[in-house]
Amino acid sequence: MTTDTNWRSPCPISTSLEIFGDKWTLILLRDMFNGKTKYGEFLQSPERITTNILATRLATMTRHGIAQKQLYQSNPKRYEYILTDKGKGLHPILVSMCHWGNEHYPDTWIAPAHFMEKV
Amino acid sequence: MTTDTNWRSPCPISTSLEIFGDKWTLILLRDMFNGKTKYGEFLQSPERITTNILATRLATMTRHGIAQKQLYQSNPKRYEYILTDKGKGLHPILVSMCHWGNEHYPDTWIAPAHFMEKV
DNA sequence: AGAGTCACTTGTATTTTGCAATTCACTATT
DNA sequence: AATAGTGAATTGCAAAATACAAGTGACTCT
Repeated sequence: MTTDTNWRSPCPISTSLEIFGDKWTLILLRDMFNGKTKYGEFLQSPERITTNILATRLATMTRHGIAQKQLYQSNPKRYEYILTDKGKGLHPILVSMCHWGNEHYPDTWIAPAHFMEKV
Repeated sequence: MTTDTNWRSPCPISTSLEIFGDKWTLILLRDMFNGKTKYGEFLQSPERITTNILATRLATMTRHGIAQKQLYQSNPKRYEYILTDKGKGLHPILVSMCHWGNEHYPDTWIAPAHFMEKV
């Protein structure tokens, strides 16, 4: 993980946005909270991330220390991406987003309880 | 407010991201929570949003119903942008982001109590 | 050897964001 | 009346991010 220090400002909201303020990072976080860990699994999600974006997002998330690349099979070598504690710390943000989304966009899915209540 | 219905997916997180998942909307939200309402005031923030982006973001936020354009002076006509209830509902997300940012990026500002505790 | 699988990488088009300069509607001053 | 000033944008173009389609590399299995 490289520690950027050229933030737009020292505001924690602004700094946070520089880490995960794009269209995909929080979607991948959601998938990881739901147990997905592998490249191929992330590709299956309904938002249909493309392969190049997925690769760069996973690399950036790893660099920022919110996910970690880990060997889970050695023949052939295969890696999975798992949440770090720093990444898990983003859970309350996802939960708040679910609440807000469900409240203002009634056709959105209700997330399963195990997701909303995860520590 | 036009109601888009072509979301990437019915996931509330994904839908939320399509409303405020960019580099500026939540920054403007923060400023509004801190009492800023006018074009010129938003331009003063340390992240230095540019005039064209500011204009389009304010228009989009208005279209999505998270802010409202309101006449506050008639000669000459001047408008201010104020949060709607829907916009105010995003406050918990900003608070969570502050907590996470402060925890993982120690040089970030601690937000004033009136911000963190706002209903 | 050949086909298959998983995890990418590459090339190019499209979209979004950023930067600088300019415009518009109006007021205040000369 | 002409000029300058102010707040709120709009316009034109460059740069960066994202999207789409195809291809590659490392390995396994038949």
